[in-house]
Amino acid sequence: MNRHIREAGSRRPQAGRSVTIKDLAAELELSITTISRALNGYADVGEATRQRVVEAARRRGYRPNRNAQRLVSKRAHSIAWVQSDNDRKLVDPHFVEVMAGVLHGARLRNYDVMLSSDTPERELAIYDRYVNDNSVDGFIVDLPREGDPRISYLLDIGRPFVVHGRDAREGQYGWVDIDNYGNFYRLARLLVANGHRHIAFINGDEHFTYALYRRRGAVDALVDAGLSPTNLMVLDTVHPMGGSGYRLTQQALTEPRVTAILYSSALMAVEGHAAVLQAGDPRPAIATMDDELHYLDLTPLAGQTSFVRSSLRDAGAALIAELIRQCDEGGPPRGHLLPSSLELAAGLDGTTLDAPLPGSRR
Amino acid sequence: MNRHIREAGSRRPQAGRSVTIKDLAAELELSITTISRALNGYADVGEATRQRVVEAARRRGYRPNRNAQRLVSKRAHSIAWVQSDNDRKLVDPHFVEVMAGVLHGARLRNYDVMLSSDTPERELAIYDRYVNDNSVDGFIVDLPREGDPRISYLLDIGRPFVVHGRDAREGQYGWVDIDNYGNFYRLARLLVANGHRHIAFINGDEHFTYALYRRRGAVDALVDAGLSPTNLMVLDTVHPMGGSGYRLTQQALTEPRVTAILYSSALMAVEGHAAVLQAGDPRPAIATMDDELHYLDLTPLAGQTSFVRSSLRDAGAALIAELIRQCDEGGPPRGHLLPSSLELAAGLDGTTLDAPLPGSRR
DNA sequence: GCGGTTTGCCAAAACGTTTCAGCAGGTTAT
DNA sequence: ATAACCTGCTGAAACGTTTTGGCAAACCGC
Repeated sequence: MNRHIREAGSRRPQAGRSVTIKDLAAELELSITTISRALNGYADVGEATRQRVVEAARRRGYRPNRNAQRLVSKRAHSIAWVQSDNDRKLVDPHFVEVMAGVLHGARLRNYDVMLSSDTPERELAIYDRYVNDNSVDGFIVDLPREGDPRISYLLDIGRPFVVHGRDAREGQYGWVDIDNYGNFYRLARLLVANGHRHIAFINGDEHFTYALYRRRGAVDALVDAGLSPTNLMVLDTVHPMGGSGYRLTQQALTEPRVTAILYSSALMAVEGHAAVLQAGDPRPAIATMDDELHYLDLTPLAGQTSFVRSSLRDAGAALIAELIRQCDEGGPPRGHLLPSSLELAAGLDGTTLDAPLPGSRR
Repeated sequence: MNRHIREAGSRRPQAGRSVTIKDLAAELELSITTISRALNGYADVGEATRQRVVEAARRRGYRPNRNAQRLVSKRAHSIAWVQSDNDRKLVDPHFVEVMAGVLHGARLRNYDVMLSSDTPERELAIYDRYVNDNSVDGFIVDLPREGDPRISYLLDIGRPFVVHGRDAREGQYGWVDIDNYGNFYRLARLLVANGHRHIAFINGDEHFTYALYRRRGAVDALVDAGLSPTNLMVLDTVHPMGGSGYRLTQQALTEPRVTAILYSSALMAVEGHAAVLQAGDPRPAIATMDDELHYLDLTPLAGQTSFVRSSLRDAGAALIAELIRQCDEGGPPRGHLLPSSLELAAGLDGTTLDAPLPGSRR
C-alpha cells in the first residue's frame, strides 16, 4: 500500500470527479450498458470485451458510485446499529467486542455499518429515518429488555433486523444469544456442589433480559439444591454505575456467610479482585462469565476462578451473518444459540457438570 | 414514541415505497420543484404554499431519499472512521469513549458515521473506495504513528480528515489533541519534587505518537531535575497485550528502588491496584492520566493517586466538529488543543505545579 | 438457402432528488 | 404608457447507475 504515498505537490485532482461508467464507455467505444453488464458478470457480453472492460476499469480505478447504485437498486448494502446514549451502553467494553465481530463480517461481505446513538426517546425516530430515506437495509439491536419497544417497532415496520439477545418473542425475529439461564444454572450448581451455601451474585442490570435470565438460572440452581432463593445475594443491579466491581465486591464481603462470588462479567471479577485480596482468609470462591474481552488480562484470576466462556466477537460475527442473510436472501429470520465452554477453578469438584439441566425453564 | 407500536397484524406496508417528492407534488397539485424549494427554505415560494407543503410532508412522513440527494449534490453527509483490526485498537475502551463523543456530535448535525475495520494493509484501500464511490465526505484518523501512512494518503487525495493526536506534520491537517508532553512532564516533576527518584512508567505503545510524547515529557522532567533518564523505568510498551496493568505493576514492584508508578491510563492503574495492595508497605505513589472512561470506577484509587484529567468524549466531540466544519465550510484545517486538569493525591506537595514548563520541546 | 436459435451488443427508461433558466402576471418607476 | 423589476411558480436537465426489451449478425440444422 505504501506505493500510494506521493510527494506533496503531486496531489491527485482535489475532490476531482471520479471516473464513471460513461468515461469507460467513451474510452472503449462501447455503450454504458455493456460496461455495466461486463463488470457485473452478465453472460451476454463477449469474453474479449469483458477483458477489455475489466482491464480499463482496473487501470482507471473505476468504482461504481454507490449512491447511484443504491438509488436504482433500492438496496443500501449497509446496516445500522443504533445505540442509546444513556445508561452507558455505548461505552461498555462488551459492546466494542461485539462491534469488532460485526465490522469484520460486514467488511468481508462488502457491507457498510452505520453506527449511531441518540437518547432512548429518539432511538425509534432514527430507525424511522433510516428506513424512509433508504440509508440502510437492516438493523442490529443490542441488549434487549423484555418487550423491548425497539423490537416491537422493527417487527412493525417489517425490515430485516437481528437481536443480540432475546426476549419472550424470540420466535418472531432473528437473534444471536448464549444460554444465559443454563450457564448460570451450571455455575451456581457447581458452587453449591462444592459446599457453598451463601453466594453473592454481581449481576448486570436486570432490566436487560440477559441479566434476568442469568439470575433465574442461578436462583433455580439453589432452589433445586434445596436452598432458599435468599441464599443468593444479588447486588445493586438496578443502577450499575459503570465498572463498580471493586465496590460491589467489598459490599458482598460484608456478609460473613458469603463464601462464593458469582460475577456476570470477567470485567467485574477483575475489578473485584483487589477487594478479594484484601479480604482475610479464607478467600471466597469465584465464578464468572468470561466474554473473552480482548483487552482484558485475566491472569490475576487464573487458577482460583471458574469460568463460563463465550466469545462476544463470535456473537458479532454471527449477528452480521444472520442480518445479511436476511437482507440478501430475504429468508425467514433465524435464531442462533452460541456454545459456551466451562473451565473449573483448581480443586473444584466438577462431577455435577455433566448432569443435565432440569427442564428448559428460563 | 410508544404510539408507534402497533398490534401485530396491522403492520405497515412491508418495505413499501416510501413517499416521494412526486407524491407530494401530485397531492398538492404543485411542481416537484416547488416542493423541493419549499422544503429547503428557498425564498421564491409563497408563504401560504410553503405552509401547505411543510404540513403535507409532515403528515405523510416524507423523508428525502438520501441516496438521490447524495447523487445529485455529490455530498454524502456522512463520515468514516476506519480502524485497523490488529493491535486491538478497536476493542480498546478508550476508543469507545471517543466514539461516543463523535456519534453524539454527528447526530446533532445530521451526519452519519460509518465505522469500518480491516487489516492495516487494506486500510488505505478502504479510504480509496469510500472516496471513489462517494460514500463519505471525510475521515477520522485515530492513534497516529509518526509519519503515519494514513495521514500521508489522506493529505495526498485531498479529502477532509481530522486526526485524534498529531505527528510532526501537524500544521498540514486538522487535529484534536491534548498536551501529552506537558501533562507527563508535570506529573513526573510532581513525583520528583515529592522525593521520588526512581519511577516506573507504564506507558502505552510508543509506536503511537501520544505515548512517545508522554515518555519524552516524563524523561525531560527527570533530566531537568538532575536525574538520569534511566531513573524512569518504562515498561513493556512494545506489545501491550491488552490490559496488562496487573502484570506490569507486579513487574515494576520487583525493582526495590521504585517508589512511584506513573500510568498512561487509569485503566491500567485500576488493574494494577491489586498488585499495589499486595506490595508490602510502603506503598508506591501513583500518578496517572485519567481519560474519564465512563464505565471505569476510580474509587479504589481515590485519595492516594494524582491525576491529569481530560475527557476523551470531549475529544470525540471536537473531532467531529472540526471535521464537519471542514466539510461544510471547506475552510482550512485547524488544530485544537484540549485542556487537561490536575488533581493531587492527598499529602502531595504541589508547589511545582505552577512553574512554567521549560521551552516547548516535545 | 431458409427458418430458427444464439451471440454480442445497445437505446432508453427509471430511480428521486436539486438546480438552472425561464415565464406569466402584477407592481413600481419614469 | 412603457420599461423595468419583483413575486411565485414550473419544465427540463442532470447526477451515475441498473435493467428491460430489442436488434443485427452469425451460426445452426436440414
